[in-house]
Amino acid sequence: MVTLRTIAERCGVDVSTVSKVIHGREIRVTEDTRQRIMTAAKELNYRPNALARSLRLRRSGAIVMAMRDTSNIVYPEIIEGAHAAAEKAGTCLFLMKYGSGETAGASLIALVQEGRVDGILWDDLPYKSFSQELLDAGVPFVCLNGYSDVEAQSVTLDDRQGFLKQANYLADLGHRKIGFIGVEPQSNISILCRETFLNTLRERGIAVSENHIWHCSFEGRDTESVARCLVSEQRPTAIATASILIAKRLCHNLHKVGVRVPEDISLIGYHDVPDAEWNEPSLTTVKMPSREQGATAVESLMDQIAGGRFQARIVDGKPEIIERESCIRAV
Amino acid sequence: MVTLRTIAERCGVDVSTVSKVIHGREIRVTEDTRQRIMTAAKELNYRPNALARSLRLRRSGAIVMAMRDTSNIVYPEIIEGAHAAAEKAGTCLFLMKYGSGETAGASLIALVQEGRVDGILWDDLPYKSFSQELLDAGVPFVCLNGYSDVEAQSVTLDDRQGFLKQANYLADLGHRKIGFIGVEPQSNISILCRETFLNTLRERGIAVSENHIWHCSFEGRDTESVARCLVSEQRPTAIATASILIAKRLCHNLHKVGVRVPEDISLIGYHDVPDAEWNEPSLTTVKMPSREQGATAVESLMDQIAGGRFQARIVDGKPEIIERESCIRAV
DNA sequence: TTGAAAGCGCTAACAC
DNA sequence: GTGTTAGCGCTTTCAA
Repeated sequence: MVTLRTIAERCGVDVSTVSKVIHGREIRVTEDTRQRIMTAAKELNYRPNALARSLRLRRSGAIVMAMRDTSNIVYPEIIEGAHAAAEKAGTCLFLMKYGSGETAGASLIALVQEGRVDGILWDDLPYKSFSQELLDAGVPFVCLNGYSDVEAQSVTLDDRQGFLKQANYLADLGHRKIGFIGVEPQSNISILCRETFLNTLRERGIAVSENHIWHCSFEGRDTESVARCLVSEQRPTAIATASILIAKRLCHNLHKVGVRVPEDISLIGYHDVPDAEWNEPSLTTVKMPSREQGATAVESLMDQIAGGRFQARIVDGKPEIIERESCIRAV
Repeated sequence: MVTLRTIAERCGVDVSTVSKVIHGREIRVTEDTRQRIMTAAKELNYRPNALARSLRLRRSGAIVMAMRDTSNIVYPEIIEGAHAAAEKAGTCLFLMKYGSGETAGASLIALVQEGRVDGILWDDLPYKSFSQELLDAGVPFVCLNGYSDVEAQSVTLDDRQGFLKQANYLADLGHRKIGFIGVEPQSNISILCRETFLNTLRERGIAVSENHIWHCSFEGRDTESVARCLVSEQRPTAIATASILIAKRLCHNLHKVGVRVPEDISLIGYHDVPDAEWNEPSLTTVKMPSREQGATAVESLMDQIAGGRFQARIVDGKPEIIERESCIRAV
């Protein structure tokens, strides 16, 4: 293993000098020694030991993004943005899967307390009030879902804007009988989204019947029963969903019960996936700036690690309607 | 921050004693001091500093699974298996996204050289001969794709068995005109899979026409042209694909050109995704033991880190045909 | 049974 | 400009 010492001996200087040359900010050395040290380092293929460095610096130079469900369709984009931002910040971005239950939260916190990483990025709650626990432990973190039950340290998408656009889009297409499928009815985010959607329509003079509001899992389970409700001729002419996966599975289940999309009913999703384009019919949806979210979250976390005060942020970048085949003008 | 020292002072003993009690294997301390130390540790909520520990032990207690494409559909299962195995082994499993190009490989290697992790799990090659470079650098690693161009240190699925089953399944259903869609035609894995498939059929007296062999990306791009070829009445009665995504998109594209699945043509995929069940029609496929692969890979990597010699392994666990709607008996 | 001492590889005052 | 020194928190002989 080649250490600072190896280089120092080879160049006949002290380790501290080598350290200064290699990592120091102020370079108070003769150009000559500098050169010799740098060449030696290169020749020996020197790799600073991150452990020793971190131990001394009391900073690991790494952060972690923790995920409960690694197959979550919005993660790849968030990760892409986060990865780019981490690279720019010169920090190492680890990803991690965590289980459920209290131990999951504890082991995440331990990661920081043990010094392995400097901060945590996370989305889904391992359990209620995890935010509070992180706060108490003094662990730098950013939540990617700002609607938890605790005072949020979050970098979130502008979902308000997203559902506003979604509602207006349907209204603009002339729909007047509109349905909505949200996710977990109790969660704050779900409530916000649903209310935004409904209020936007209300302001345009469109009332949504209580019978036309449903809730499914983000992944679109439980859409069969909704599909069954929609067989009736009393059905809405369009349905907005809080996730593209709901739209996708509902589409499938509607097909099964003989309701055609978009001829009989229009469908619009939320978030975008490559898949949506190949669906039959392809799915109209609201694309959210997830990549920016990932990048902003990392920047925010780095700020916090550097000692800055955290400020909840809504990601710049506008939601965008991706028009495909599943949504047509009301007849 | 609470360290060994904090506990030592509180208990009026030396740090080395505390260290021994908390981590040491041989417990050569009076039950009394042991108790006192453990209680103090618990009360103070002591967390050993992994950095210091690793520095001293020359082992980080962490491994990394590196992925090029975080949206790869087979990863979640592999990760699940790997995660469970890592937990069991008491090591920390990090995931990581890497870019393309030479720097990607170098930064992975650096991760180990810097001491952040003890070994690497990876699948897709950052670039050719990366395996060789890892070998040269003395970095413990396991490749999840044993068909790279270099002497493989791999834990692979039994793809031979998988494609054999796939071929036999179609033959058993009475199909005699069969097509095949592989992935990158040049890669060793692709060649092996294709050859296994074709040989299996040949042994049963079924020849596959050269015109009925195609290649697409794993994600199923470029299936339009295949679909166009299949409009002709000369088409095979069944097609096997080397990925479920190919099957899925081909299915979609066939629909577009008016070829019905499975009435006009049967389709079978490779690997399984939740999605496959909701496809229209749902997709028959070969499910591979990816979870076991992840677990085995981690175990193998841990062996290697502990100094064991590496031995290429094929994952136990049998491929399984998941029968759904896209494949029917030949008429 | 317990403690003293050395050192893992690195950094940062401070002295020369 | 460069070296000396003193740790970061931990483990592990070795001595008491």
